[in-house]
Parts: sequence; structure tokens; C-alpha cells
Amino acid sequence: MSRPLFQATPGTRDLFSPHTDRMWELVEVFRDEAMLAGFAQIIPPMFEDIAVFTRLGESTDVVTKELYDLEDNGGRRLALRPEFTASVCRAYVQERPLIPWKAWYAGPAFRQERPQRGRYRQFDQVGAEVIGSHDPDIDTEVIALAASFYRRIGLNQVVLLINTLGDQADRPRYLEALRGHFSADLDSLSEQSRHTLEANPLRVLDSKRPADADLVAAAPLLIDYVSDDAASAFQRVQGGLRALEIPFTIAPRLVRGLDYYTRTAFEFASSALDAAQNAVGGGGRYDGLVADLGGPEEPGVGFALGVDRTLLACDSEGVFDPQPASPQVWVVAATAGTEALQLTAELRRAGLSVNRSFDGKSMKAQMKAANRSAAPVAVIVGDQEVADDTVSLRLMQGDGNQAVVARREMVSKVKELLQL
RNA sequence: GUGGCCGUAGCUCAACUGGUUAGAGCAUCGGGUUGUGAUCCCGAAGGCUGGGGGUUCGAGUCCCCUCGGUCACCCCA
Repeated sequence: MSRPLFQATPGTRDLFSPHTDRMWELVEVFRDEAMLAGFAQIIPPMFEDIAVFTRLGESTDVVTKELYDLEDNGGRRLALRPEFTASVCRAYVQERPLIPWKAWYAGPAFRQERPQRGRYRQFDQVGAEVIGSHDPDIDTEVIALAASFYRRIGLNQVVLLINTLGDQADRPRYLEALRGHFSADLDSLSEQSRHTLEANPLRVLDSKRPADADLVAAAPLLIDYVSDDAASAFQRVQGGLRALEIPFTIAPRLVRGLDYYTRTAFEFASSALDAAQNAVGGGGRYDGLVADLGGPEEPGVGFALGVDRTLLACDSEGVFDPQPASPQVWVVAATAGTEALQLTAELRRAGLSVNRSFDGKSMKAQMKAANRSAAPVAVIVGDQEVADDTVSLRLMQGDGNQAVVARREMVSKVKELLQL
């Protein structure tokens, strides 16, 4: 077998029907949940001035090495969005909707990294952001939105991990302590982590390398270094989650990969996923980001959920498997005229979903196609029917009852058969 | 960017330590039914075994290169 001349570029893929149906359905459920919670949809552009994203942080891989950057004809430097949060904040600064502004979104994002299971260069996210409120109850509400979404699509084995990262002002003291801790035993740290320690000590806590496990486990905890304000906000979020009966686990070493997070950070992980990429969603508070993008000092909090990973989790839990709808009617053409064309159009005008075969297939082939389509009713038009101004209606289930009806009664008879 | 595994029909896979003409299931098309589906029976079509080089009397099988896929590290959704 020779490979096709062109293939989808690495990390991208063509999604076909049962999968695309699921995706739409998933977004539909998310949309419904978001609207119930008072979020309005935003559709930001897929690319932005590259600076919008580079503001996200010098030590964030997502912007330092994974960004798709492009140059337009005018020499403008653009980048495909690696996530939505920065775009949403930029849009807020630009348009200044009333606060607190609650926005949800769905769409693709792009990162240039090595693809693997559950990680693609173009991937879909759904998410929600709230800009303009410090209230920790908003954090809880945002988490609750994600949680009820997971519940509604049927996922049970999703665990919520939460942590607080404190305020920007708390950061230096903690980083100091972290550096001290790791530097004291640099030799037992993996080489990669030594690198990470230089660039961003926080991220060392994220290391999954076995070599680092002991040292990471013994590291000082963020919670001991955060301001009273941030600590009590964290308490409030926990209390809110308990009040809503949303189970959670405190993960004192959860730091997340984007630099802009402050205070509440959270992650949803699927315990049903044995792949390495088991984080199905994540988010947190980003109180300095809007200002970093040139806006007012407005706080923000939000999350993004990975559509593909969520679907993978659904696969391994065996839930959320909506089937593509089959047509209600299959038209079988056993005549050379244009009758099949007309009948099909007429049925569709009546609001029925209709499909048929083309290319002069044999009747047998058309019946097979009708059967395969799972359409409950076949409308057959041949020379005899044309001559008599009738059509034959065949019930495709059971013994295949068939009846000849007058052409002008076709629509009502079909609807009768479909019990509409 | 680094490493492991894998490339055989449209899809999923066979082919003993290298040995004639590379097989099967599903799907497709045709026939059994000159206008009738799932089932059943018969048949057809479909392959430069990813590509290139090498070893050998002989390579799908062994070696090298290359391209591609995949999983993992890193990082993240």
C-alpha cells in the first residue's frame, strides 16, 4: 500500500461521523449548562497578535515553544491561540462588558508539541471565564459548572483536585523557600528538574519523574506561605464545594502550567484513563492577567476542558455514546425519470430527513443502502408507480410490509408510518 | 527536542527458523430473485508488503537509510 500523497499534518486529524456527532452533542450539553449558569457565548478569533499570548509568561512552555506563530502580508506577527483565556481577557479589555462578565466558549486551540494519545496539535476545548469578581463563591460556581457538565454526560470517575497558589505578593517568599529546599539536595534531583528549577521553581512540583518523588514530597507547601486573605478565600471555596456536595481533594502541589494563575487552581483528572494525559480539564483564578493585557485591575477565574480527552474518558467509562441519527425515509428510484428527485425534495420540505442512492444503482443495491441507513421507511418509485401516479411505501422493520398509495397522499402516509 | 514500538487490500489482521502465484474476515460490486433490504449461497474486483539501498540462488521476513504512524518523556486540555 502506498501512502496517499497528502496526509493530515502530524497532530491533526479528520474527525468522522460518529465522532463528530458526539462532539456536537458534548458541546450542546456544555452550552446548556453554561447558559443555565448565566454565561453567554463568546467566539474570539483563532489567532491574535502574538504578544497577547507571550504575555502569558516567560516560563510557560505553551507560549515559549509551542506557539504557532505566523506573519501576515503586512508583517504583523500573529499566533494561533494555544488556549482561550488570553483571548477572552483581551476581548474584555477591548469591549468592556458589564462585570462580572461571564463568558463560555467552544472551539479549537493549537499547540506545537509532539502528539500522543489525548494530545493533539489542534484540539478542541470548551470552557468558561468570569472577569470582574473577587468573590470566591465565583470560583466555586465555575468549578460547579464543570462538575455538573461532567455529571451530565455521565462521567463518574472524574476527580477534582484543588489548591491555592496565593497572590502574586506571596510568590517570592515561597519561591525562595522552594529554591532553598531543592538546592540543598541538588544531586538527587533529576537533570530536567534542575533545569526547571532555574526557569520556574514552582513547576518542579509538577515533576512526574520517580527520581524527584521524594524531594518533591518533602518540599515546603504553598499553603503555608499564602496571605491570610488568600487562605481564607481558599477556605471559602472549600466550604462552597462542600455545600454543593462536590467532592474534591486538596492537592498541595498542584501548580498548573500557565504562569498567570493565582489563588484557586484546580484540575479534573479521569481515573478511568490509563493514558498519560489524564487531565480532562483545568483552570483557576488569574487576578493579574487582565491588567497584564493592558486592562484595568480586574480579577478573573475560569477553566477549559479538553473535548478529546473528555471523550476518551467517556470511552473508558463506556458512557456518552450518542448515535448519529438515521434518516427517516430512504427513497428508492426504479425509474429513469426525475420522480425520485422530486419525491425526495417534497419529503424534505415536509420536514422529514430523507436520503437516497445515486448513480443508477440496482434496486437491490438501493434496498441494501436503505437497510444500512436504518431508515424505518422506504419510498419506492418505479415505472409502474409513475404510470399510476402512486408510490410504494415499505416498512423496513419486521416482515417488510409494503403498500401502494396515491402520490399526493405520500407525505401524510409516510408520517403515519413514522407515527408522527 | 529525546526515546521505545510499529508500517502487508478501503478497514482489522494472517503468512513456520528467509523458500513457488502474499491470504482471511469485514466493507465494496455483481449474480442466485428480468423491481425489493438484515440472513444464506456463488462469484468478482481490490497489493510495487510505505519508499530507497544492501545481504542472498531467493526478502513481506535479515541489515542500513529515509518517510510515516503510534506510545512515552517533557508539558499540558
